Amino acid sequence: MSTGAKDLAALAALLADETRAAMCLALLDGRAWTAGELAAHAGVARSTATEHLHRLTEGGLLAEERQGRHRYLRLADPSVAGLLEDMAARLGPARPATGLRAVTAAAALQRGRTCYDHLAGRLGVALTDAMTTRGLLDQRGGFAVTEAGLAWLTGPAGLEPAAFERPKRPIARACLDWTERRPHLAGLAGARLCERFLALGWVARIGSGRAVRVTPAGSRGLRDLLGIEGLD
Amino acid sequence: MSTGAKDLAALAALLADETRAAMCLALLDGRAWTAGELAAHAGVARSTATEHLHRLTEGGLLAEERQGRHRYLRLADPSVAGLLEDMAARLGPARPATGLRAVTAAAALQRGRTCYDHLAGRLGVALTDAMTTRGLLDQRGGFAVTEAGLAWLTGPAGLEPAAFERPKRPIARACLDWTERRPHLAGLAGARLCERFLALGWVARIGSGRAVRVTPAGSRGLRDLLGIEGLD
DNA sequence: GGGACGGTTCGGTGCCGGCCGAACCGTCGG
DNA sequence: CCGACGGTTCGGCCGGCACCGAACCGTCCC
Repeated sequence: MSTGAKDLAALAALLADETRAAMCLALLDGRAWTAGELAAHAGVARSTATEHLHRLTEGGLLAEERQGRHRYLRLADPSVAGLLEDMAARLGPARPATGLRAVTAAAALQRGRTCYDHLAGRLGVALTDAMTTRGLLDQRGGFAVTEAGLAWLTGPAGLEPAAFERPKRPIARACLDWTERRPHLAGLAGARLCERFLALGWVARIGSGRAVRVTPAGSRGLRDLLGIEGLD
Repeated sequence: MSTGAKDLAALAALLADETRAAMCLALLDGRAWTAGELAAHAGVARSTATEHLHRLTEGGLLAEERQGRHRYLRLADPSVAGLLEDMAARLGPARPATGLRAVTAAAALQRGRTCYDHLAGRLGVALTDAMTTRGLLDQRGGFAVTEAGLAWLTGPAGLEPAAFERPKRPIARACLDWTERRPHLAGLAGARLCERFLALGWVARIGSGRAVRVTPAGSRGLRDLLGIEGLD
């Protein structure tokens, strides 16, 4: 038996429990949660959550940050988010929501949301499409930012050129959008654009979840920058 | 708790057992194994292997093909191979081999091997590098076959143009090479090239494992086609 | 037909791990 | 200093599952 099998099994075992899986999926919104929030979200006692969170951090999937009596947890690494997305993409779309509150929330998520550190939903797909039709992104043989795209990111889009010089993670990566059933832009470029749009106030979080909306300023900005219309 | 958590946990649970993990990793060589071979490889009784293999096929990770009294198993889908590769890439390289037989085998694997359906090891990386320096593959912002690369694949490389017209899987994908610690070409293009080189006799399997060697004909062919030297 | 062989089914066993509640520790705020 | 609160540790319970051997079923070949 190959030595790697034990390690692979150990990694998979971290996600093989419904409670831990729910915690990781919750953290896919890209923010840090407290241990208690994760316990409530997963529906288990705080003591149980503590054990799970220890296992996940020791396994390298989560990183913790202690502040006073709080313990904040987030995904350790963008690659963890990528792994979770890849696995979730195999599962097919979740069953449709029922109930007014759930439907409203689902509609908001479908319009726009964060997917770990980049934009998803109709907003994310529209961004991806606009970049593709303008020749900034090439989807024909993979998922790559073009020469023109790189110039655009560091020019009109206003991102730091330094960030793209010796990237530690792929600049462009396809992430399957589970509401739109099509890939959207992830990777370094997707993360920086999301960050930038939030900083500019073009996109704002709705409440405390992962849903986002396009602000009036964002509506103008996205139209001027990429010709994207009708997302607000 | 999100509905998706249960599904994600179920998927992960399939790989969360050392025996099943070993079976899946063995099948990463891209060929079909019999149930008995997998049982022996994993070191469990045949009855135990039967149960595991049932779970893996029902979970959609494996596909079976019955021939007479044999039951052949292979990975269900290239996307399963991709998932396994991504997970394996998180584990870091395996510990170095010890013992003469193991070291010889490891050296052969490092020179060249199949990684599911494409080439890996020094051979796979050399292929990837040669394509990149010739402008056929663009690694700057993702991992994509260029316009020139597509023409090359369907021209000098002798692949069917039809295969690349409405691809069901990414044409180019980066797969982290666990001996070379660098990405090599996977995806549709990687698979077709591997297939082609095996058919031409440029590359041949060593024994029954996943190790491959470059034949004298392959040495000439790869030099003429891509300027690759010194792999035999 | 009969033996060899690959694969499956079925009980039975033992262990691992997920869960909880209660007690406890450290931080924060009055 | 004390109560409230977030988080942790510990003991104990319970279910699930990985494993095996023995019996059984089909296929292949002599």
